[in-house]
Amino acid sequence: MRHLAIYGVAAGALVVAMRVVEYRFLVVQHSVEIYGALIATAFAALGIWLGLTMTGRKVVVREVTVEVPVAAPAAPFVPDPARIEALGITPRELEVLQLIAEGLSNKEMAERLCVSENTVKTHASRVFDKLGASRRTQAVQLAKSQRILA
Amino acid sequence: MRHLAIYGVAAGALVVAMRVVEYRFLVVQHSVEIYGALIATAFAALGIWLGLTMTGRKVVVREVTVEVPVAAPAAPFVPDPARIEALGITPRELEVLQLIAEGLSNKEMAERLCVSENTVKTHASRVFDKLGASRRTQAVQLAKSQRILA
DNA sequence: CATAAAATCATTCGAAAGAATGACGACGGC
DNA sequence: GCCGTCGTCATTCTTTCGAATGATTTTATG
Repeated sequence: MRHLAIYGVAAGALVVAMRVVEYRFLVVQHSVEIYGALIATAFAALGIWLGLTMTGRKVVVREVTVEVPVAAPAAPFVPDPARIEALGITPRELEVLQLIAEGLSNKEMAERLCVSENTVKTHASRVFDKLGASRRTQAVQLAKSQRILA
Repeated sequence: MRHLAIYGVAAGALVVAMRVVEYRFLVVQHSVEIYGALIATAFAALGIWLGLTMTGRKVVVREVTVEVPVAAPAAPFVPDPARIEALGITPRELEVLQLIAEGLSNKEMAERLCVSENTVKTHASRVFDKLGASRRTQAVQLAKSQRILA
């Protein structure tokens, strides 16, 4: 694992840094709390980073925003919830479908949605099935013609 | 957030623990490295745990907007010849691009255009290049946003 | 709490798509 | 006649998709 290596290096560097600053802190009679707090903070951050990167996950604030229909001159798109529900398309599937329409690859979607590519493929496959599409371009075309996508 | 509370408590407890063991370590003339290493390890673990568990939670900000369907202006599509020419897209390439947007596969396009699949791929590749796309879905999206396709 | 619906992830495989080249004939302009 | 553009086709290789399943885990709900 690359991460372990990085972790090791970081740890080593920190030990060195510790040595360097050790005397200063001790001499200046600084309380060890500050010293420890710094290390604690640094390592906590490192730990968080590690936990996140090792699992490939990210802290996400998912924001589901429904299109706000401003006085748009030429785009009165109203997604048809009835159709969506009629086809049994789940929110996540719809999300994937939208990203497909935006031209993202499975890998890109996986990164943006913070899930594995396999999961994306599953959602994609299901929504294809529900739309009766066998290709993503076809799925987009069908979805748009049915007011499922803008 | 519960995690932050837990984190705070843990941090507090550690500071206390630090105070408790501070003298022992200092008195025994133990090198601060060991001391720091312990804290570092503990906090790294905590950080990892934090990173992992926090990602399990998803903050969903749901913004519900009431749709105000305006009378459809029926936007008439006018392909922009200028842009097409600016990109150097040939008629044949445009044709392929349109069929791609309709969701056809390379094979289907080949049949409809009465050319080989290789030829279709060539046209597709070229138009992708000119559009700066690396996927057909992306090409469609780009083309539509540039008024090249309906 | 039990259950159903969603969401997640994995594995395997074959098909499709895309990149990179090279080539060749038709056509039109200079 | 020569050159540039367009359309055509082929080959090779890598990547991406999509299908088919099965399993596990959340999440919502009765």
